[in-house]
Amino acid sequence: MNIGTAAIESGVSAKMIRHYEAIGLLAPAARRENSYRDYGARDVHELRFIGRARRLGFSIEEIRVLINLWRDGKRPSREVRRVAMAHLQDLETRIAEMQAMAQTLQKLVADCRGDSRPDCPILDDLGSSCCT
Amino acid sequence: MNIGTAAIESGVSAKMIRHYEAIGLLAPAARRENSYRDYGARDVHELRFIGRARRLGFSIEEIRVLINLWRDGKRPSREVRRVAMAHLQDLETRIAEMQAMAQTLQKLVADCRGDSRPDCPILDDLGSSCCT
DNA sequence: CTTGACCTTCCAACGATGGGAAGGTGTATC
DNA sequence: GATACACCTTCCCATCGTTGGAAGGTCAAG
Repeated sequence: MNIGTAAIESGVSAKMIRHYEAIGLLAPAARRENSYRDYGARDVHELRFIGRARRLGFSIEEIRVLINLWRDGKRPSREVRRVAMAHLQDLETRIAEMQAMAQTLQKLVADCRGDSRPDCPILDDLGSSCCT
Repeated sequence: MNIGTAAIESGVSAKMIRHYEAIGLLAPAARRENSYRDYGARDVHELRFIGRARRLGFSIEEIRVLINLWRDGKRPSREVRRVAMAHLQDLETRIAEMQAMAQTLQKLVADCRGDSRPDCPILDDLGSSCCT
């Protein structure tokens, strides 16, 4: 299977497949006589793994850990759980921060008449000399 | 006022102040005979504006728009409101996506015993051949 | 044989920030 | 005055994940 087909099958772009290989996340693909990369079902499965993990917001380094645990059929599930929980915690912190931002913005937008007059609480607040 | 002092006063690092100048977000600062940049209260105020907007998650390009509106005392508040609302919408979309991720992860973590046995629903799910 | 779709490698960019080198300047202390 | 140290200047590089493109090789259909 060529890289393009593998990309379609796995949902990971050809560009990224090469990139993942370059940074050592994937083992170098087998090559044909063309020097074209050659992929099989196993590779596609692994790519799909990476794709799903990326879509869940795992970083490349987190995936590097996960994929090694995945390849090792005997790993204790404790470790996998630890990685997932750490990522979950990260995620929840970031969500809370973004919610705080959104709340502030909502308040500002609600206070702004949004008409043709120049008075605008949004800019007043952004420009306020107050802390942080 | 030197750039370092302006950085402390505004909460924007000296590195970033130079960067904002380089990309044209800020007008080139006045220079002394030293060729040191020289800042006044107005500049600090503007920097504080940028800092607050960054902390609210506005992108540089959004800030470029906002700061022009801010400098223009006669701008209609409608435009400011539009920028803020667009950003708010973005933010809320991203929050929803991250919440979906977190929910999926929570389910996976809850299903995983996290003991020394290799069975792990998290990896099973990541590796599953199912869609997307 | 030509055309177009694919593959290869390499280089650069994004957005926002930080690190650091190499060199000039300001000020305080000995 | 000399020395030390803190600050300033410009410049380049790294991050992280991804995308774009150039320049060139290969394959298959018309």
